[in-house]
Formats: sequence, structure tokens, C-alpha cells
Amino acid sequence: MARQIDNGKIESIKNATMEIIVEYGIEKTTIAMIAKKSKVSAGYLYRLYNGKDDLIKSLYYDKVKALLFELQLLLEQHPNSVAKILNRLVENRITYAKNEPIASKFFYQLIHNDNFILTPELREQNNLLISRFKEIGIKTGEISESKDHLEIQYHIILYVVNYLNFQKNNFFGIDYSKNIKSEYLVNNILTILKKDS
Amino acid sequence: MARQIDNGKIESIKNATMEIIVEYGIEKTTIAMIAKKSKVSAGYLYRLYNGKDDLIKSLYYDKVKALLFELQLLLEQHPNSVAKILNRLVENRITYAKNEPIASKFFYQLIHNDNFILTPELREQNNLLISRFKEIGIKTGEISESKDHLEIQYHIILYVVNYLNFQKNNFFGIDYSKNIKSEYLVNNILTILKKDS
DNA sequence: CATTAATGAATGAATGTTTATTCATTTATT
DNA sequence: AATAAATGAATAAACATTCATTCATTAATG
Repeated sequence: MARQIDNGKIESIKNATMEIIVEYGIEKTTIAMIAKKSKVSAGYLYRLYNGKDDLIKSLYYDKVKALLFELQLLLEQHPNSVAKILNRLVENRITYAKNEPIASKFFYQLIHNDNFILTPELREQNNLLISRFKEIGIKTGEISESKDHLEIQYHIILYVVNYLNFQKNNFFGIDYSKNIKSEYLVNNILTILKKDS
Repeated sequence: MARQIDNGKIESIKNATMEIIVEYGIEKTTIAMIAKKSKVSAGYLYRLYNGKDDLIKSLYYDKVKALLFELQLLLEQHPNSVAKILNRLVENRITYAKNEPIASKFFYQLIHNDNFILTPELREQNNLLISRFKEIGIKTGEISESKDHLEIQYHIILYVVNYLNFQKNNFFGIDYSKNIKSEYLVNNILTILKKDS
């Protein structure tokens, strides 16, 4: 009866939020900045989200969900090879960093911000996927039984995400992100996962 | 003539700043919170620092300087063994995380915040130290010539710092930081550095 | 040795700005 | 005309920063 919600606006808000946060950092980001950039009134943001933190959280969780879904698919597609899963996972991360640098960096920033932690549901879902990943690795001999979930999680996700970001933003102030090869990272990770500890 | 500056106050401000930031994150930290916790008047902060960012920056640079100094010492003490340097470096990081969890986490947070980047001087100093580290490794055969500064920097510092933090703050919500062994990390790093890429 | 003047440390109430959030109003769609 | 989307000025709270004032210490003076 009345007009419909303009989904373009929601997209616009999401993009603007990521852009502003990536450019200025969460601490310097304001609702007004996001509203201005997304060409939406400040007040309208409150109809869609319960405030700044809710908006950021919602965006962050979207990214986490997408990553978990990606991992889930890969586990189904390659139930007999950690190497194959890892290859695709790392390749996807590299592509993501290249093609969607803002979303990619936004995700990086939030992973390292303890004000935004995962919901119990997401944690549980993640836990399950890592378990399945490990099972495959044990079966194929690609993962040492001594590796716990934390080791696996750290190396297959954080090691990669942090590495990719460090290529762009580092102590040297130089962007080295052009020559990243997935084989290199995958190789490092496989070596570490296989080792007894 | 007049009374002397109370260095205890400065220490108190530094500690309070780290505590507040670690507890609430930079974006939720206010001058008032720091002043209250450090039992110093808010106004006095502006006599010592040019504001919030200046205070945080100053603290962050102190930590970076300490780390660079540590690395410099280790390079002088063990000019013929990357393994020895790395062993001490990692051990020190583990001890630091254990004994000074707040300072350690503060450093972690700032390393991942691009609003606070290093000065050109610190960058240059860091660059030099990584060069010397690599030279030693090439001489002893512990580092492949194909490794660039970024690879080395990432693995000897960020890989370790991120790993240690992830033991405490992770997707699983469980603190695993009690059983961290330096040999494990050192071994991983040495393996990666030695490999041709 | 006692008193006073000078100095700079330290305070915290006051100020003005920025910011999140609300809500009365307008606008577009069916 | 009815409905809900969308606006943005208005509000109130939070905040960084300033500055007039107080306080502690030291040196000079008698």
C-alpha cells in the first residue's frame, strides 16, 4: 500500500559505513558521517538499526556468516583433502582483498576489536566447522592429531587475514599486496598443521 | 622554586590509559575516564599531552621503541644464530603477555589500528634491524634469500603477537594462554623462514 | 631560624563543541 | 485516501578542552 523500502539505501548505508570506518577508524566514525556519505537521513538509520554499534555489529556478522558459509561449502566439496580446501580458502581471501579492499579491511579491523565479539550461535557454528576440518585432516594425515581447534583456526583464518593486511599496511609503509601467491601461504599452513607439537 | 613534577602521576596516567583502553577499546575511552582512574585532574592531562591521541600515540611509541631496543640487543648478543634470537624474542613476548597482560594487549590493539602509524624514524630503525636479522640468517643458512623484509617482519613479530593474543581472545571464547610453548612458535617460524618461496 | 615572595604544579568547574537519538512532518507508493 | 518510507531540525547527553584558581615547594630576606 505504501511505498516499499528502498534496498538501495540499505546497501548504500552498508557501503558507506565500511568506507568511513576503514578510512577513519571506528573511534572517529560518527552517524552523521555515515548518513552523509550514504545520502540517507541520520534519523532513518535508527529505523533500520538500533544505533551505531548495532549497525557495525550487523555488518560484521554478515561478513563472518559469509566466511563460515564459504568454509562449509568447501568442506562439502572437498571432503578428502585439506590441501584443496585450504587452497580455495586462501585464494578466495586473496581475491577478496583485491576486489573488495574496503570490505576486506573492515572485516580485518573488526576481527581485532574486542568490543565486537561473535554471538554464541556463530561461535558454535564456527566450532563445528573447525571440527569437521580437523576430522578430514586426521583422516588424510594432513593434520597432526596434536593440533587443537585454536591452532587450526589461527592458521587457516587469522594467519591468512593478518598476512594479507600486513602486505598493505605495515611498518614499512609500502604496499606489497600485488605479488601475493596463495601457494606460499597454503604451503606454510600445511607444513605447520602436519607437524607434531 | 616551585614543586616538582610528580612522576608517579605520569606513571599513573600511563597505566590508567592502557587499562581503560584495553577494557573499553579506544572508541569508548574518554579523557574523563582516564583522569578518574589515574586520580589526576582532567585538565592536567593537557599539560603533559596535547590530547587523547597524543597520549595514546606517546604510549604506543614507547612500546615500539622498547621492542626495537630488545631486538637490537638480541642481534648484538647472538650475531650468529637466528634460532637463538628468535627463541629469546618469542620467550620474551610470552613472558610479557603473561606478566603484563594489559600493556601487552594495549600494544596488540594499537598495532592493528591504522590511525596510529609509526613515525618515519621508527620505521627506518625497524627496517635496519630487520636487515641485520636477515643478514645473519643468510650467513647461517637459516633464512632463504628469497624472503623479503615483510615476510621476516610478519613472521618474527606479528605472527607471534597475534598468536599470543588469539590464545586469550578468540572465536571460541576460551582462554588457552596457559600452555603456550615458545619452541612450538619458534619452530614454525624457523621452518617458514628457511623455505624457498 | 622564621617569614615572605615567587614559581610552577595541579585542580576541576565552566565552556563550547560534537554526537547520538528522537519525533513531528513530509513524501512517495498503492 | 491510506499507509508506510524517509526526512532533518530539534534535543539532550557526552565530550574534549580551557582557564581562573589553589596549592606545594623553594629561594631569598631580615
